[in-house]
Amino acid sequence: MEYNALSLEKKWQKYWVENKSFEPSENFSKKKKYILSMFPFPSGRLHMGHVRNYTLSDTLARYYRQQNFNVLHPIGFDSFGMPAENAAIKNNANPKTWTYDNIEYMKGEFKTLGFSFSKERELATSDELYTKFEQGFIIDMFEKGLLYRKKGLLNWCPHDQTVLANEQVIDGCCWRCDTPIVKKDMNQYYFRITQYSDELLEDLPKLEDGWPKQVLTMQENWIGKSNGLEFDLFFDEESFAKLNHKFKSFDVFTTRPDTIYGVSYTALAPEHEIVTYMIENSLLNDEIISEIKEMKNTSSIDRQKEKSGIDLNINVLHPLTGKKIPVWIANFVLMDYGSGAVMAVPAHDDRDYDFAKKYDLEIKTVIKPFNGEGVSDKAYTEVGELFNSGKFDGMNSKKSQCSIIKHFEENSIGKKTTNYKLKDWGVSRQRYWGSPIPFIHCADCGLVMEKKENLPIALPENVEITGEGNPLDNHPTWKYCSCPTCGKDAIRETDTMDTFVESSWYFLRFCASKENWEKEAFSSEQLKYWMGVDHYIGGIEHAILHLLYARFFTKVFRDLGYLNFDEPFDKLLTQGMVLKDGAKMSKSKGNTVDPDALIEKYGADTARLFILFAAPPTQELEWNDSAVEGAYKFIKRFFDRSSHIVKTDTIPNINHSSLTKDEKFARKKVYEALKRAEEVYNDRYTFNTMIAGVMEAMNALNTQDNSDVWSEGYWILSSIMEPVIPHVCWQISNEYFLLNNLAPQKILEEVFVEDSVTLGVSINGKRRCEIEVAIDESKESIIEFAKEKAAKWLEGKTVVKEIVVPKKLVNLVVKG
RNA sequence: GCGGAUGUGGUGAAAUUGGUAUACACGCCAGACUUAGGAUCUGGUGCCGCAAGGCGUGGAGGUUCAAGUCCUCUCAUCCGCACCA
Repeated sequence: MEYNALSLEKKWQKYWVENKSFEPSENFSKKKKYILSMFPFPSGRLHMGHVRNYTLSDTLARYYRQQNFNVLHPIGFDSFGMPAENAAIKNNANPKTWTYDNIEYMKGEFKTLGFSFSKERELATSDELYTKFEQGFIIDMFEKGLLYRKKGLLNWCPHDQTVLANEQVIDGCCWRCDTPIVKKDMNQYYFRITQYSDELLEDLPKLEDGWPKQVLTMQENWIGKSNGLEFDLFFDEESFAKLNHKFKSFDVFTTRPDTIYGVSYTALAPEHEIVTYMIENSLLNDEIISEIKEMKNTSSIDRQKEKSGIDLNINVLHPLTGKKIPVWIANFVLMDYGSGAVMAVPAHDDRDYDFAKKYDLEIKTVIKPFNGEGVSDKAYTEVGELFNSGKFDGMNSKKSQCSIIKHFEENSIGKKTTNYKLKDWGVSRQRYWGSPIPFIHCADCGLVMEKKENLPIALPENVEITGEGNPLDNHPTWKYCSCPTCGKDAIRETDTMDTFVESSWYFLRFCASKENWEKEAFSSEQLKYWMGVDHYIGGIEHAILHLLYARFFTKVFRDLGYLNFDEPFDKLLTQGMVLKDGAKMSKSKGNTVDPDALIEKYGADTARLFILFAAPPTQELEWNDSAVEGAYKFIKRFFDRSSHIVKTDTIPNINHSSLTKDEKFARKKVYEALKRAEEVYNDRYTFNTMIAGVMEAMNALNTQDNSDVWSEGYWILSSIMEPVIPHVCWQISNEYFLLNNLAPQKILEEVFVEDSVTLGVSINGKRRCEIEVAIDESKESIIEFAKEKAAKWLEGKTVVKEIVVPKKLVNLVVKG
């Protein structure tokens, strides 16, 4: 029979749907695995990154089904978000129609790829049912004080009268009308994630076994906990007067109190309230004001590349020496971190040094290396000995930090403080296609929550989206309502939520079975059984935000009493990007590969095999059309050679000692492949090496013609490969083994027994020749044999050392 | 700028614990079969060299009997940076 991928794949896909092969069981006494891929945004078509992601999770899900686990492998769509609105602006599409059409199309793609997702638990986060539960959680969080309003700076396009996302700001201008954007201070909602800073940090070690180290490090750095000293810098009389006696001092934070005597200037963020006051009260000239404005409108990344500053011509007094210190504005000082003001020590901080050099400010050295002189052409940031530091002279700089903090505390001029880089999470968006924030503004009662029984607050369908203003705010009727408390006319909140909110709890929703889908978000019993997610698979680009937010929600839900664990994802696999011609696949570069066309040409099994074979999951994957062809040829060979199998419903029983050398070798290769497969499926996930092992075994099988060895080989190899290339394996299995081999396989150790082994022989570490010795050969005779074989390289030299590494090599160290 | 990664043949990559560098595949070369081949099968293939031999894991040092693997420095490329998801 010819290998016909398409008809064979259709046949099995139909079988799986009809038999509901992939629905999880509600029998909670079974051992379980929860295998989850990060769900996609329904952009219209799957791209190769998706195919890679879902192939990985599908492979694991199918493996665990073979191992008799109750497997939950769900899928959904992260279906709120800007692109739906952009499509509306561009093509006048209805965001909802656009989104759900895309979802339908992508579901079809999932099916043709043979992904074993649970059909019954599919969801889209824009479903009103999802919104309903989410809004309920938001209300819970507000009641707990975890959601609050405060002013925040947003990108504002004055022409379109709308808020812009960072990606909609191109070179400081609006993406649609090219108007220069301004920063606008607006009321926004924030989640108090900082209340969980310590726990989010301290629980990271719990994830060490299951998460990549780099992700843990990135999260740790993002939370950015640092201990240090906080103190006030007081203005001198003249400056105090200049500021109309409005500000006596400002607060600074430093992680380097040991450098306190080296402070030679201080710097404020351009957004600092003192700067704002000076601008508003004409204490600065127009030129300087426009410079500050420009600084504020530059992105925080650009700001840190090229340092710039402005002298404010005011001074503060050094807290210990009383010396006058000039106050500057510096672009690299960020308002969100610490107090938005820093003490600058150019001699011992790289950024302060660059800044001081640029503006010719004093550089005062207070730490020198323990032995010798310090350098003067850059900042000395290492530990050293204090000098020029009053009574702290001679101390180890690291150890002096406590003493200096103590000194500040004893004199009530400062205190020990812990700071975090982590900021509260701004969640409001002035957009239409998102989950409405379920609050109401009442003239009498203020900010009021909607009643839970009125949820969901759904979006209006007839809406005009032009890219100008906020569509919900502009809608003629939607926002008008009555106050849930007093019943008077009131206005709905027109901000919607950040889509990171939906993706922070979708993995919990998947635990709910369809029966009580309408009634509750999930039950504690369901969560208890299915959570945590055993394998969470997704792109490395989510290493920080999504994963941190999901961890935060889990902890909040725990504190709200919905669940009783601390962390949602036991194991995390971060996949690399899919590249073509060395660059990330993107429409603008024209280097995309369409999964549909690929499947039509070669079938889903080929796509899946290539993706797993071309690179280990965590690495970038370089697309290569001819290697895809190679994957197809392998499957075809795999299918064609299955004709060597003799039909059987049990694995053949083979007398190993009676076999020929080639037959023994073939069996050894087959069982090596099985051994490797177990390692790969259970802890290494390097499917590329597993597949290579199967290919080696196939090559070895092909050098012999014992039909029992062939049958046993296929029994095992098609079982190993079923999670990767399921369609062709089900076909073979069904035809020859009555599907009996898709179950756990046992390793037969007897096939690995060897009576001799080949050792490499090295002279001074350089490999020269090899020897074959009996497996139990003594060290002495191995050395003797090696010397004999390597005599050519030993002539006229003395062997001074002999090293034998069992089963690997002999190294002879010679002199002369 | 800060934070995180990656770098091995012509290409994708392997080497799990410091122990025979380049498994497996793609590509290329040769052969077989064929009216034909963008099919299939068999064999070869790190680089330089006629050879002996030498050189080889981004680059420069170091530790070691032994380094792709450990250490120091350096170069290049990529990802994230809070309103893209």
